[in-house]
Amino acid sequence: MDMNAYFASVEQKANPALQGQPVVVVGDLKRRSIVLTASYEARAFGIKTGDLYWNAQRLCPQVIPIIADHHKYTAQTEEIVAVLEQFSSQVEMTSIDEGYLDVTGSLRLFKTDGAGLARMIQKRIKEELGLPCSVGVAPNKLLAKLASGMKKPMGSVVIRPEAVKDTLADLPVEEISGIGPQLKASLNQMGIRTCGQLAAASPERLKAKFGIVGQWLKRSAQGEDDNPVKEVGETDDARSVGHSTTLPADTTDRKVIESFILLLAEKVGIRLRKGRLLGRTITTTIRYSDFETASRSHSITEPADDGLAISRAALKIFDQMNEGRPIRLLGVTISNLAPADGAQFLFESLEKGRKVARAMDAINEKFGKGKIRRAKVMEAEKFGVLGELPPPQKPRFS
DNA sequence: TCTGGGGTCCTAGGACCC
DNA sequence: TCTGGGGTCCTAGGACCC
Repeated sequence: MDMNAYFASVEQKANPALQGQPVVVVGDLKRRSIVLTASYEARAFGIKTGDLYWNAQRLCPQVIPIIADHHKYTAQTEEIVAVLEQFSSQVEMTSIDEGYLDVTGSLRLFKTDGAGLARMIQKRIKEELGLPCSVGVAPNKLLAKLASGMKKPMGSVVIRPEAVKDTLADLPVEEISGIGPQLKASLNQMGIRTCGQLAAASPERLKAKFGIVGQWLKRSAQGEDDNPVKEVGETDDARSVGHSTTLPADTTDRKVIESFILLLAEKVGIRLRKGRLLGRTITTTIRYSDFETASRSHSITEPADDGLAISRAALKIFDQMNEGRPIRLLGVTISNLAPADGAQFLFESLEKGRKVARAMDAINEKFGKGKIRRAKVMEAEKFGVLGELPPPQKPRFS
């Protein structure tokens, strides 16, 4: 099940004035903002996910930008999941807007076949929640995902076991989820463009070129996949928590960088504490102005959940990486996560930073998000304002 | 006026332990 | 005294997805 133009659809549902209009959902309205989701009306103008907002506006001057509200979309997804869970005990969401159901055991109960159940699910989500989705029905997850993408919006496509070979024969390899630009390029270089060709390729040749991935490639091209759909409640714990930001302008200014790293680290810390987690491995990511991206990580002995401790580690890594090249993006991620409850600390002094962080959380909880924050973080915010575009509708860069 | 921000998984070598 | 094999953790970085 794959929601259609999800963020835009949710916004159009919430505000009838947006229905039938070219709408784009964007993260914010800074000059380097991109389109997260375009409504189908906006897509008619050639606007697509990933386009710069200013470019979308050029394609369609009357386009309506909406700032993304992730809380709203997360809450909406919970309602969708509640509907899906009425159809199977195996429901596995793989992102905010798509998921798998194993309905093997549901068909008898609902007295229908896969195609019938797909239509039932689609109808319920449309009628009860007012949202369009596409559904793919197939013998496994790989093929179901393929099928769900074949007809949008409100499509429902069935791939029967006996039709798998013909369906895949002329399909470009990159249509398979997991084959991205790099694998596509390597395969094309070998003269392999379609799944049919990949399925027929010699295992030795694939192994020589791709190692262990070669086996997966061939099996996928044959439509084989035995990954089970997870049971309801069988959710994985988060592996990492991170934030990154593209700077308002490329910079080499250590002071600016320091304040942004602290800002990102504080955001990571807030989320860790909210999730009652501690992390031990800090990763700093740098994207240079030429888009080359590098990351370095370091594990600290004492697990951390406060922004100051995280930023200290992140900044140390940054200083080791820094060559003075202009920087476009900074990222701070923490991994090696463990539950905070019952955690033991070796040094009392480190407890102090955590107490300060908790006090800040309490103040922000009581008086509003961001009411208390570090002065250095405010420097980054001040810097950030400079990158803001004039309000939409008005001529750009006037 | 090129190209966001949230993630996951995998590989591979070296350190280290038993 | 020159020597095996298994396993885990750490780190770097690639590739991919929504």
